[in-house]
Amino acid sequence: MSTNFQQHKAGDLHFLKRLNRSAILELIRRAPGMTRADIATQAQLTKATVGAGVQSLLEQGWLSEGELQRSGGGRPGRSLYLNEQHYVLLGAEVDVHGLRLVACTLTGQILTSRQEYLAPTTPEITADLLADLLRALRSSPEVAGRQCLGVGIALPGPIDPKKPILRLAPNLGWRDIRFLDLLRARLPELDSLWLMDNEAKSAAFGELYFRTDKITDSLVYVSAGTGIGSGMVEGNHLPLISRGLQGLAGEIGHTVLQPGGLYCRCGNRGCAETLVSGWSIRAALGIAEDQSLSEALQPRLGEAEVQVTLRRAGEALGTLLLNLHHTQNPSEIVLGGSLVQIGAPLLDPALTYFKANQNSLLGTTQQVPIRIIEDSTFVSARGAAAQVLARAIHGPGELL
Amino acid sequence: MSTNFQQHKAGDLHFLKRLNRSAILELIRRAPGMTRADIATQAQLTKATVGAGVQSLLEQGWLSEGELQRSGGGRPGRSLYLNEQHYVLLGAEVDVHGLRLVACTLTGQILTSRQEYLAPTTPEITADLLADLLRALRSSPEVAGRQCLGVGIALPGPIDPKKPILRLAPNLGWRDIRFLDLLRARLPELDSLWLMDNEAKSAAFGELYFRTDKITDSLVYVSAGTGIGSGMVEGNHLPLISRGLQGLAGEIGHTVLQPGGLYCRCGNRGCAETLVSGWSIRAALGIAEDQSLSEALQPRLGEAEVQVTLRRAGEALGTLLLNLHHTQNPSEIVLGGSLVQIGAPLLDPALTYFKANQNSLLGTTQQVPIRIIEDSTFVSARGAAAQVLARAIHGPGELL
DNA sequence: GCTACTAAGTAAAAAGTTTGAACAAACGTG
DNA sequence: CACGTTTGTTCAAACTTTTTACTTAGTAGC
Repeated sequence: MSTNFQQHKAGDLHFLKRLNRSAILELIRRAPGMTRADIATQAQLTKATVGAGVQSLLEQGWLSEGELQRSGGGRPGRSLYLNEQHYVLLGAEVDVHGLRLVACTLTGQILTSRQEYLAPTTPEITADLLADLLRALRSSPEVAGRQCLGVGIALPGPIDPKKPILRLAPNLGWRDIRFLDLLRARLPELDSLWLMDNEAKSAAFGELYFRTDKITDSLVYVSAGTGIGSGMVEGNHLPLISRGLQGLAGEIGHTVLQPGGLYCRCGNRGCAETLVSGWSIRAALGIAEDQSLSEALQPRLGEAEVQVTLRRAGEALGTLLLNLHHTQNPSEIVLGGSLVQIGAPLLDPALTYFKANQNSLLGTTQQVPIRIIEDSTFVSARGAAAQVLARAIHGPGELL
Repeated sequence: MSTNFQQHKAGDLHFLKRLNRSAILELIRRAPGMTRADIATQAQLTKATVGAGVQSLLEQGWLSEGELQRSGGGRPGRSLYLNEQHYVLLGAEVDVHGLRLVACTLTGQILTSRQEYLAPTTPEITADLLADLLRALRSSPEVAGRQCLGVGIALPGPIDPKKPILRLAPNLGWRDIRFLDLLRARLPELDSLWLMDNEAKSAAFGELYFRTDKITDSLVYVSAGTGIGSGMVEGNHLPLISRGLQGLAGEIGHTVLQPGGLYCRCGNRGCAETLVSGWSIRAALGIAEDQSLSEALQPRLGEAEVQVTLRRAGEALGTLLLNLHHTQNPSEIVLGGSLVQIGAPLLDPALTYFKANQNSLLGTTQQVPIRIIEDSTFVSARGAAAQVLARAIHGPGELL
């Protein structure tokens, strides 16, 4: 479900044409401002083929021409950019705190966003509200004139990799929900691409895909909130999301860090979430669910009990990061989620532990960067929009 | 390095032809006995294209025609198989115990194998011996008449994903070795494909690739010997090996299971290897390195100390498997390596723990199969041969 | 200001691949 | 033994990329 397409085993002539168009688009997407000649060199195509491809992409509103480039001798080439005016991508996230929506351009620029607080309720009521918000977003002034490529939804739980079913969302109290079907039924007028995915996987995909500087081979996004999830994206040309058999790939909150430790919500003992997660910190420090965790902690940071709890949670988080390093070894780790707002008391022990231990095996000095996203409000929703774009470019269908 | 090719961004006409040839080959490889008509249906190609492709593959010795198939009405189709007579794949593994070599056919049938004991020594001496053995294997009666597609080498340590450098092999005492260059220099007459990879990754690849029944999307091979390594292979059409930035993906022996626990060989504390690994069991029970671990344990299985150590090691192994389940969630886990020979005292606790805990999160009854390979002597060498085949079929080059 | 030079992009013929439709081959059935 | 059915092949047609030549647009030198 979503961004890992079965590569067409074989291809006809039309497939080849489409492949070349998408290669051109992908090159421009990742290095904006390329000229036709640059593309011909990098994609190993002839000038003629590139010229024809660019022409059709210009006509379809995918590309736009920019200024003339470096004039060092011969005729200067004309810069090419993604057309930021013609299309729009819609993304949304549902979680315990409510709904978040974004509309963005082909480069991931957010045109407009919405946020609506909603206590966990039934899938149907949630879908009703989300459908209304999507409709409103679609007709907002920033979006209205554009062609909509599709809608991506990010959800807080594992999703079946074969069928669009949300297997479980413990924070919402949902199980085996075909949320995409509920939503599509309420929005028949939007007959473009539809997809849904796990929020950490969407976020990971978006962070890798909507990036033009420091392009990396792989990336893990760690979503630290009420629970701890992660998403791994690998592969340079077309990033693939690791899903696994049941969509459980990335459920690092339920890896065991303390055999025989405390009981977890899942029933096992010693899961990482028993040490570091929104719910376990709340439980340890007696903080109710209806108040913000970081706000409740702020005045209490001087208390010894709070300090110890956060330091231990931070060390557990560091251990989790180190284990990811030795299991997946991503080129970059991105840390987001509401727990990040707790700040240094939690993050310092985590980063210190990770940095101190990451190079013991190889003895190198190469550092795997950990990027911390202070405000990850719209990261998953934007990532879901990124998945829509990826499917439009590389997936099956008559687009492009 | 090895089997993850940068998908040609764009393609010319020749590329398309090659893609279709490789799709035909891949279909027959995975479902031997298909007819041209079956292929045309499944690959979405026309009969004419398939006919031409099959013809050229027959002439090049990739395929052979078999018997006539089901005669239910019309003209029966002719079965197609991989040609088991024309080509040969060579694979070898270097580890603490010595060298292992296999020569196999396109379906992974082992034509002949060699095993040579060798105490860890310098890379040069090892390469000298391995070159001699490869030469001998090449001219053995089972192999001599065949065309060699290439040689794959499996090594016990992380390998740089960009360059063919063995970063570290603690058991051999090697660091930053260009072993493939050493070997190629000694075998200039073998100018076919050359590749090297980590032994667990090679094994994982081979177990998934050389399989025609129960084809799965993904597979993790856990290699439990002196240390603990793993390899993850994912992707149905062309299985991809997870490597990571520094080739550390799969180094599960150095994930932390016991924060603040014993010191590991790597310098960190509480690594899985401190609980379950050849070296830690030897250390705990005072078994010298020059005797076989399983043989030394056999007469001592009644001792309480031995029972406790093995049970604890088994539980740690079970935890490791469960953490893999929640991190990568492979369709199948395959367990090999010399520790498997210890048998039930180690494996029963591991499997019991895994089975008891694997379904707590989703609450399903679906079981992720764990296959135990009793004799994994040639699994990595055969996997390296499988990687040669995959590169010949899908990789760049004029083959096919 | 003119010419020479360089590189980018385009137009039309040429080459190569898949396709489509017709055809030949092989088997079972009545 | 004729008929229906399915497999596999043949050859002209369609389509895409390539090749080649040419136009375009700027810089540099005199």
